[in-house]
Amino acid sequence: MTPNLHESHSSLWRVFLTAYTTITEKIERDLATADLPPLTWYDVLWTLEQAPEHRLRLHELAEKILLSRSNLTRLLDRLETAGLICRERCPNDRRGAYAVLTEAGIAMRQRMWPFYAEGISKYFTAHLSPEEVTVMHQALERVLKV
Amino acid sequence: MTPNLHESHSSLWRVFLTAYTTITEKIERDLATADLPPLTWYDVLWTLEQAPEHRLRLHELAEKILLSRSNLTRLLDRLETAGLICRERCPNDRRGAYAVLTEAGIAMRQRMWPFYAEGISKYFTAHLSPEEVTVMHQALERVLKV
DNA sequence: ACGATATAATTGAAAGTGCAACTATTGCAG
DNA sequence: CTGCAATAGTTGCACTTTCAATTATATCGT
Repeated sequence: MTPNLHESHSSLWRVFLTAYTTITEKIERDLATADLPPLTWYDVLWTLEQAPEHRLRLHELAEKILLSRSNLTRLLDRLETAGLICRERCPNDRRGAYAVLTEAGIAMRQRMWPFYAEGISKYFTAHLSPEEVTVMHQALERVLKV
Repeated sequence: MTPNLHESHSSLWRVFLTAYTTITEKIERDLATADLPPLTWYDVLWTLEQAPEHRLRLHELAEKILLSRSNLTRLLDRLETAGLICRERCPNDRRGAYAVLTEAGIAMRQRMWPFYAEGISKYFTAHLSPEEVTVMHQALERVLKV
């Protein structure tokens, strides 16, 4: 019945899941307390800020932030009504659109970052040794390469 | 503007997030393809199976699987209509109720496990060395101790 | 150039989630 | 014991997410 998954592996998976849940929950709580938007919004803002000219085609954005298309559509609706991004029609491909970061979007990301960074540190990385940080980073990158 | 969060830390956080999302997404997809319930259901079934007599008070269960009360209420509704658990009134405390695993619940967990285990291995632990498993486990446990 | 197929993004309906309010019961202070 | 706060669980409501279907446009094979 039990496939050959070593106990140490399922046990690692369990703490991995729990760590993710508790850490993000705490960070979300901190953001909400400061009357700031949730992590998903940060993700969009940050991703756009990285992109050349602060703009990305919607499907590129969807892929980068690991979100389904329809999900992204409505997430961007919310961000757009909040004035943090705007949509621009794509000149070459008339099916498509760009999501473009606004000034307010940049400002919001900057406003969120201190809280986010504080959370990452307080709830996660502050408890790790430099070696652990290196090992985990390497390991998880390798996992993602597949 | 940027608090003193080292680049290596935010970068670790980023891969951590991405790893979580992609891995769970893939596992969910595999389960859905096999016409099996989602991971949250597995979590409840597994947690109950660990518990003495396969039963837990709802608030204990909620705490163990890191879910809000209201969320749990409705998750259990679904599991109950599927016949995988049932509720029993608590004799001592008339406010309370137990969630109790049924035979069908046990069977379902066993049916899900091979797919789940396969996913954990294929998408996660198979790419890790034994040392990495140990280091990550230790590190994440420490993170959760707080 | 034509039609079949693929891709981009949106939409409607359904399911899931979170917050705050609510009911019922228990336990504790005085 | 009485009343007030705390706890257990559910419910209503608003919001978010997902799935499948839809619209519009582009691309490929012949």
